[in-house]
Amino acid sequence: MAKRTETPGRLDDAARAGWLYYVAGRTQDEIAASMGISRQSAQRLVSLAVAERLIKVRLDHPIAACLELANQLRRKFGLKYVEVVPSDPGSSSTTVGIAEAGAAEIERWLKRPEPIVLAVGTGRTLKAAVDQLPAIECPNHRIVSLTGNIAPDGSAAYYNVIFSMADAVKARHYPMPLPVLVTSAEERELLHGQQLVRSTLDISAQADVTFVGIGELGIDGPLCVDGFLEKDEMMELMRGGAAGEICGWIFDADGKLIDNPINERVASAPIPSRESSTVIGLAKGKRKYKAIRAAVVGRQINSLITDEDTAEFLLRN
Amino acid sequence: MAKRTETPGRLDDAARAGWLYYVAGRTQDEIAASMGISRQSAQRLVSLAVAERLIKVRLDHPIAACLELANQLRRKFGLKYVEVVPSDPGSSSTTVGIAEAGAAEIERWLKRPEPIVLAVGTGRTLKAAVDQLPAIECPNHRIVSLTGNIAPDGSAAYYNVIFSMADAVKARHYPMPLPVLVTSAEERELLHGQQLVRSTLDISAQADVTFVGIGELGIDGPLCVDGFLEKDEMMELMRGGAAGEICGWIFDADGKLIDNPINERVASAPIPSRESSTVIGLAKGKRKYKAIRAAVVGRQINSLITDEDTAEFLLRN
DNA sequence: TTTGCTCATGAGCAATTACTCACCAAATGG
DNA sequence: CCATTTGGTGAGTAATTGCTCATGAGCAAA
Repeated sequence: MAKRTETPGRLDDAARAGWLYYVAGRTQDEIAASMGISRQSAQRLVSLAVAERLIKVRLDHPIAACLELANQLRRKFGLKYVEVVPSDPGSSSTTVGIAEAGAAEIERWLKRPEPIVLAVGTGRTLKAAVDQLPAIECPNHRIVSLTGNIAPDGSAAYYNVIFSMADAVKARHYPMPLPVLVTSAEERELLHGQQLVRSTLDISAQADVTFVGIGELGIDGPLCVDGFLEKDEMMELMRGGAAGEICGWIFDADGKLIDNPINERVASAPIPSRESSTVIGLAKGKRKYKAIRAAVVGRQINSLITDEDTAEFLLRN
Repeated sequence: MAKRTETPGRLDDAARAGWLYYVAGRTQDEIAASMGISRQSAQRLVSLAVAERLIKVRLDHPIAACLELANQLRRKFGLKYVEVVPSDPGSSSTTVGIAEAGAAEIERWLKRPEPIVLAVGTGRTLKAAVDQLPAIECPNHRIVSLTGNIAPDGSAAYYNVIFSMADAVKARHYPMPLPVLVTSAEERELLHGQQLVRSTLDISAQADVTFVGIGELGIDGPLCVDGFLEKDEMMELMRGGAAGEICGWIFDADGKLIDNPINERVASAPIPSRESSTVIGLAKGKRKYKAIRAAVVGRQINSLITDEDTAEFLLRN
C-alpha cells in the first residue's frame, strides 16, 4: 500500500495521547481537555497510537509465553482452541500440567447450563485429566465413550476413562461395551449392529465436544504396551507409514487414516465431526511429536492442549 | 481431586485475562466466555493484572517535544544521557512516567552481555522505577547499593531499593549494612573499616552505571519525613544554603557538597565517578526543581530522567 | 459450634470508550 | 479552475468497561 506522508505532528500527538492514556492512566476526556481537542479526537489519537504500535504492552508473567505460543498454533493450523501449559523440564511425566489444564477445560464444558454431549476417548493422559476433576453435578449432560472398555484378555481396559469420569461427574454416561480391536471387519459390523452399541454410536456422533488422547506408535506405544497389537503387526503398520492413533484409529504422517486391515478392525466410534463440533486432543512429549503433528495437520482434531516444548516443535516443523 | 481457589492460580488467571485483553485485544465479554467466568470476574482479573503490575505498558515513540528538550538539556549541561517524559498536568504523582522510563533504562543496562556493576541509591522515585522491572536473569552483573538499609529506628529502611531489585533481577547484589546517617564522623570511619562494608564500598566505586533519586530538602523532604533528620537540623542546613541531597549527601545550589557536620555523618558510599561512569538521576516535580538544578550544574549526576515541565524549568534557569 | 472477618461473585448502573455518519478542508489531478 | 481524493472533525449512539452493593463461601478465632 502506498504510504503517504503522515502529518508529522499527528503521530507525536498520538504518542502523547497514548502516553497519557496508558501510562498516566488519564481518561480520554481529561486528555482532550489538556491537549485542547475534542474527546473524539483524543480517542482517535489513542487508537492511532495503538494502531501504529507506538504502545507496547508486555505481560510479565510466565504464562505470557504460553499464550503467545497458543495463539501462533491456532493461527498456523487453524485450530478452534489451543491451550499451552508451561513445560516442566525436570519431569518426564507425560501428563503433568496437561492433566490439570484438560480437567479445567472439561469442567468449563460441564458447567454450561445447556445440555451437551461430551465424548471421551482413551489414554493415560486423558485418564490423568479426568482424575483431576472435582465432583460435579450435571444431570443435563451426557457423557459417552468413543472406545470400548474391554481389553484383549476380556478384562476391563486399563485406561477406560468414562468410568473414572462417572465417579466424579454426576451425569448419564454411556460406555462402549466392545473391545477396542475386534478380529475382523465382519465382526465389527456385527457388533455395531447391536441395539445397545448402535445407540451409543448415535450419541457419540452428536458430541458437542470430544476429549481424546493421542497415541504414538512403536513397540513402546500404548497399542502394544496394552496388548492390543503384537509387535510384528506394529512393525508392519510403521512400515506402512503409520504415525499415530486416536481411539485406535491409525493415521499416517499427513493425518489420514491409513488403508490397512487393522483400521477395519477398530471397533471405536468414529471421531466426531471436526467441522461441527470441538475435538480436543491432549498430548505432549517428544515421543508423541510426530503423532501430534499428524493429528493436527490431518485435522483428526481441531483443538489441542499441549505444553510449551511440543508447541515449539509444532511451530518449527 | 477437588480444586480450590488458590491465590497463585488466581494470578495466573489474571495474567491470562490481561494477556487476552491487552495483547490479544479481546473484549472482557469474550475473555469471560473463553475462560468460563462472568464478565465481572473477567474485568476483575484484568484490573488485578494491572494492579499486580503484570502488565507493562511502554510508549515506543520519541515524542518530538520531549526529544528536543532532552537534546537541549544535554547540550546546556553537558550531560551524557537525558530522557524527558511527557508531563501529566492532572497528576500530582512524583513518579508516573519517570518510573517506567527509569525501569526501561535499567533494563537496557542489565541486558548488556558484558558484566557490569550497577549501583543504586534510594528514594521513592527510584523505588517506583525498580518496581516496574520485569524478571531478568543476569548472573554476570553485580548490583550494589550506595546507601544503608537501616532506618533511624533500626528497622529496614522504607525505600531500600536494592531488595526490591533483588526480587526481580537475578544477579549478585550487595546491600550496604549501615544506617544512612551515623552519629559521628568517627563512627563512620569505624564502620567503613569493617571488611564487609569495605568490599561493598570497593564494588560501588567500580560502578559502570548508577541510578539515584534526588531529594529535596525542607521539613517535607525525604530526610525529614523518613526521620533521618530533625526539623531543627534541617532548618540549620537550609540556612547554610543546602539545596538537595543524593543518598544523603547534601549539596548547595551550586551542587557542591556542603561543609557541615551532617555530611560527615553520611555513611553512604560516595557517588561513583561522573567522569568515568554514568550516574543517572531520576526526579521531577516543582518541589525538586532547585535540587535537580543543583545536582546537574554541580555534576553530582551526569545523566537525567525527568519530565517536560522540569526540563523546561532547567532550560529557563 | 458459633461468630466474625475476608474475599470472590453476580447484578445493576454509571462512566467511559468505540464506531458510524455526515460534513469539511486541503491536496491532487485533469 | 473544478472535480476528486484523502484525511480530519464533531455529533450521536452503541458497546464496553468500572464501580458499588448485597450476598454467600471459606476460614480462623472464640
